[in-house]
Amino acid sequence: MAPFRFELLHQDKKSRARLGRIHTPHGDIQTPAFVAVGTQGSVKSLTPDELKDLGVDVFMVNTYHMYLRPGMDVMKKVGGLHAFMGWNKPIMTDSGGFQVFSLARKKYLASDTGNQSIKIDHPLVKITEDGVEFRSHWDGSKHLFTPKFSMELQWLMGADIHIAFDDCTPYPVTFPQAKKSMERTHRWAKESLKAHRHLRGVKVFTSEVSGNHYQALYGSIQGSIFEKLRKQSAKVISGMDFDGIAIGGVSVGEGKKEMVQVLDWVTPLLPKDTPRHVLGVGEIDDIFELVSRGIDTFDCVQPTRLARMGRLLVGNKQIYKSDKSTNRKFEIDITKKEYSKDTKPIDAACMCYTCKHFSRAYVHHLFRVRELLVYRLATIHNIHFINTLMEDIRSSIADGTFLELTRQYLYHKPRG
RNA sequence: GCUGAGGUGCCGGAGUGGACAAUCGGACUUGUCUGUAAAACAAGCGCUCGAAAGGGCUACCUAGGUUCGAAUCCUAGCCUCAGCA
Repeated sequence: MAPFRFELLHQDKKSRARLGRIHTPHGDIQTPAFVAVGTQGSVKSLTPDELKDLGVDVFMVNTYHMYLRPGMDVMKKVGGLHAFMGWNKPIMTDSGGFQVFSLARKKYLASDTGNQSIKIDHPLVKITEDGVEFRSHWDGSKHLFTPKFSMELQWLMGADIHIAFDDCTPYPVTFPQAKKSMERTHRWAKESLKAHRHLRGVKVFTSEVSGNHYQALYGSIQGSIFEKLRKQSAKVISGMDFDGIAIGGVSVGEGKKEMVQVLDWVTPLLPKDTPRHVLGVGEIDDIFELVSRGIDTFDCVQPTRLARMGRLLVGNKQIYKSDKSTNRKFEIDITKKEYSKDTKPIDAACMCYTCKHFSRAYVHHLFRVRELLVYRLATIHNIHFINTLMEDIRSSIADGTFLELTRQYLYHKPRG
């Protein structure tokens, strides 16, 4: 199979935006690309065929979640994620590092039996220098994740792109805390790399799992909102032998200005021939910020999660002034009463399945009565919307009109 | 017609002499969501004054009554449901 390779196709002259292609053993990823999120082995509500039709080249699965359920015995038996999910295109796996952050402050544990909640007194996560002790959100059992262990799990799942186990620094933090977290991430990066190489060398798992394809590893940059730390982290991670670079610890509560600032510090220090991923960012306006700073891929739950909450993406100029439902520029809240008799499609310019066949009134109705179909229709729309935007962005980079597209999108005044 | 049960906020349904503007659901309204414990979560939900703490008013079918005090007890009326005719 083809090895992992990043091909830089075109560098925008007016910005740092770049057009590229990531070659993986399971096919190419056209960049800049939105990476859908399929935490538990599915992009919620959609089939692999639907994802392909929507132009999804790659999506991200979470190691922590897959480790707890279905567990690695199943993974070994079925031969890895590609076979398990029926998806023969590229896959990314997240290391579980984010759960250090996201589970840390949660108080309640969903019980096995359904909708009851069990209150637990102990935190779900405990960080040590060696790794992270998780308590399963399913049954409270303890599990220790180390960089090495995360690498082994990811190797078993056989994704095309792995992420090094990192410590996603919370926000706000003090400088010393952020420094400590960053240093831990660097140490773990080294251990991740070492473990990953070892696994590649011995091919213990690849022989019985998903073939002998090359599995790439991205290192993760931390450093919170501190210039010194971010730059240091960028240099350290870039200096290691990773296949790609991920920027983590952003959009954790710091505000968009700070996030953009971080990217401005970091991206100029990154090697040009290496793909760059931003972990967990992807609101419409963010996308332009990322792309213009030379980010190649980014994953975000926002489009899929919002879809299930009734927030549908829409071109700025199509938002009614009367839609007071949200301050967000590119969303409408289809559950609002004002859409109950609206016979127009969600977005007049959208060519997705949902918009071609159904009115806002129908989608509104399905949300009100909680029909399962609506989660699919909404997710289809949002992913289509964002992937169409990514296509537009890629072609604008190709013909040198990226900045015009940005302006058109971000600064077009809403129709009154 | 007889017998029995009952009428509580938009709906369902607790409460059965003071701690009741009334438990709890649902609906509804608003808000939140960026490497997904998320088809989730949070707040509000009689009217009104207040930034808030808190206050005022009107309320548990209707009309009387008992009581310091009634959604809760008594009387009458109206209505609903179940069984029997």
